[in-house]
Amino acid sequence: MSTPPAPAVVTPIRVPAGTTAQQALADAGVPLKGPDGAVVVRDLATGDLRDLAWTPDADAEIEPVPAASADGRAVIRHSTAHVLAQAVQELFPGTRLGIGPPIENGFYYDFDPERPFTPEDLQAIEKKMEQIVRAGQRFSRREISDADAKAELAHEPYKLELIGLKGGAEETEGANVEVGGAQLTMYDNLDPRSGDLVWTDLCRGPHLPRTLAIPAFSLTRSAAAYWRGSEKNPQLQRIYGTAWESKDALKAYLERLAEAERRDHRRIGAELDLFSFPDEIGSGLAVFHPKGGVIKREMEDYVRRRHIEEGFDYVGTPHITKGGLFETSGHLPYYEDTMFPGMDLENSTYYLKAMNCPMHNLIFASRGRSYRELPLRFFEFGSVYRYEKSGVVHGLTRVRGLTQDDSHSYVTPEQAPGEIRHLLAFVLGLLRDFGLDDYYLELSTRGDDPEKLAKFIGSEEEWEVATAVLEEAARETGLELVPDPGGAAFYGPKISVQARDAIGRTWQMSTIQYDFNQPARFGLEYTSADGGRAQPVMIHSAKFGSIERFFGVLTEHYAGAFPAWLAPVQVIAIPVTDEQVPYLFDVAAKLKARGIRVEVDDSDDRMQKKIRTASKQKVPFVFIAGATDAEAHAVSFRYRDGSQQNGVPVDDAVEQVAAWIAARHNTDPVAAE
RNA sequence: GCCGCCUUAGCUCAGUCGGUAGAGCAUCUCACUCGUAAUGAGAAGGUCGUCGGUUCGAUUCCGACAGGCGGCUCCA
Repeated sequence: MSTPPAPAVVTPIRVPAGTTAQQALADAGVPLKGPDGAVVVRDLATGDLRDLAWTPDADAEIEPVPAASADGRAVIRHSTAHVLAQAVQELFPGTRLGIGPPIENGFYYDFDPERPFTPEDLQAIEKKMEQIVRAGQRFSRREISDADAKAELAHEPYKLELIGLKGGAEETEGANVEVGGAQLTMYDNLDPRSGDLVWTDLCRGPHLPRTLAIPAFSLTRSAAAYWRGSEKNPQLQRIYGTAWESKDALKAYLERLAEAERRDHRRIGAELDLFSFPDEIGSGLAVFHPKGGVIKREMEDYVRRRHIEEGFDYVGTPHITKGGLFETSGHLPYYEDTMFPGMDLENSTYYLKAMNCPMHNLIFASRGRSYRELPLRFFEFGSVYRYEKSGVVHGLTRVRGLTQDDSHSYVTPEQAPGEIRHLLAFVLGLLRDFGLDDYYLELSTRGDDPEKLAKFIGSEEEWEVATAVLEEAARETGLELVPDPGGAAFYGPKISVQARDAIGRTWQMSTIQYDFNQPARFGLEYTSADGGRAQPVMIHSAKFGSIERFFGVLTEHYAGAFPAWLAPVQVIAIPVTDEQVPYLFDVAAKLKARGIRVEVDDSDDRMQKKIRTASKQKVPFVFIAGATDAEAHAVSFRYRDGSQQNGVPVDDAVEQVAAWIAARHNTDPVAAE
């Protein structure tokens, strides 16, 4: 990825009244082509982005916005979205338009066509787009009254709806790019020679001066999407594309996508024999094979040890329960549809549990509690089952059976802020231990959307207190904090850690939730210092989130090349000829004695083939021994990156491996140097 | 759940304009005994996702279901 270069030109640039921004840039020597070239300008008085054709009424100051900047790319993508829409309406007359905003890495446009688009359609559309780009149409801004816009767009029902939403359009993703301001504007595509109107769209802008200024684009896929993001609305056909400031940047992005595909945990899971999803068991229900089992066990062992070090008590609870428990907790009314259905037995209805907290509450309530015991911290690997909709199940990252490393801290209200800080530090440290060091925090709150507000329970004051406590703790970490209004659990707000994997995708991992509701619903109390009874606050937290999802993310983060401490096979021993097999079994015994997972490859394959196999299996260390090594009690020590050390005494090699594993390093030895 | 696409050997994929199928890798056997990413030969392996319909005949056409993929919606 190229980073936006600092503009060499001194800003601000003056634009005299009545002069175009483009003219002012040209006078100042600002380039208008290439990645560094300005695609639009920023009006420094208002901060607004403006077209290059912008002609202020009074003198203005601007700065150029280069193509290879976040804003510049958004303009390129938004302009490409218009070209896409024009192409679609030319090829498929009668297709109605939805919205077409720029998004991260690209853009989309929603359409209501006669029939869904096929991959062949996409090719034809892309070809048509190339023609439009080459034609060099001008993007021309035109202000329009609401009434005129409605008349002009009478045949575009979705656009009419957007005009009706003007001002409140933020709730629909991308809609404000169409009707963001008080003044509606149309963007006309004009023929460069005749100046005739070729196509027009309701749009806030700004846009590139000409279609020719689109440097590189590609359509990626089509899929359905609900109009205005609501399941209740009809589905439109969305076409996704990507556009960049240069052909090289486009190529780099497409290569990144290809790399993502290579790293896909579903692919690697099969290649490395880690896990599978047998049809016979059911969708979203994973089985871990021996090699995946090793990684999972190492993860669990480590996180259990860390919890105990951090003052948690390890507890255990069953997988099913009578439904009354979830009625008490309040979960059942919210989640009955997404739980596996109840089993009626002996006048009770039993459910597979979909969450662990109510059971931990019962452990808390099992005897009288004193303030002296608090914070009281329960932790377990709680397996829960959720009947996720069939369309959302996805590899290990969205499953129907999962195990949470779930914990609940019961604290006095005064202890809550300290406990949350403690949990945050614990969580962040743990992610680092696993080599994940790129993440941000998200604060999910109640928000103010009336439709969503109905689901939350508890008083407004309680929510404010809880949110403030979480927000302060999150800010103290200094990490990026992204607001998520309306995203809270029904019983309280939460902080979640969104980890980025090696290719920039984000996943919700850990969560910390402040809950004042369940203690009340379960009547939890403790005896306070003054002999009175008080209600604890409970803080839910999961560090991995789910072991399955964390496993999937780790697999992609490492592209299957797990750090040595997690690797299913840590050392593979390869003989040069069969003669060395007994010798290598002796070496392997020494490794095993140190708890190292080792295999001797005594198959019929040639040494080269065995090295290749070990490499494809991403085994961290390879010991190779021929006659010379065997005589010298040595091995040739080969690392995962292909580098090697010959004639290493066996004891040294064993020590080296043992030390590396014990240190839980998250990189390979050679890469670390 | 919704829209679209897909399902042929353990894996990756050919193929059959309707007459029950083929390759590479993996597996097994044999030979080779080799110094840092594929030795060679042979064998075995599939009621072409499942069920139903059309047909003399269906892996192929149609339908339903299951599973998967890409999005959307959802994610306690």
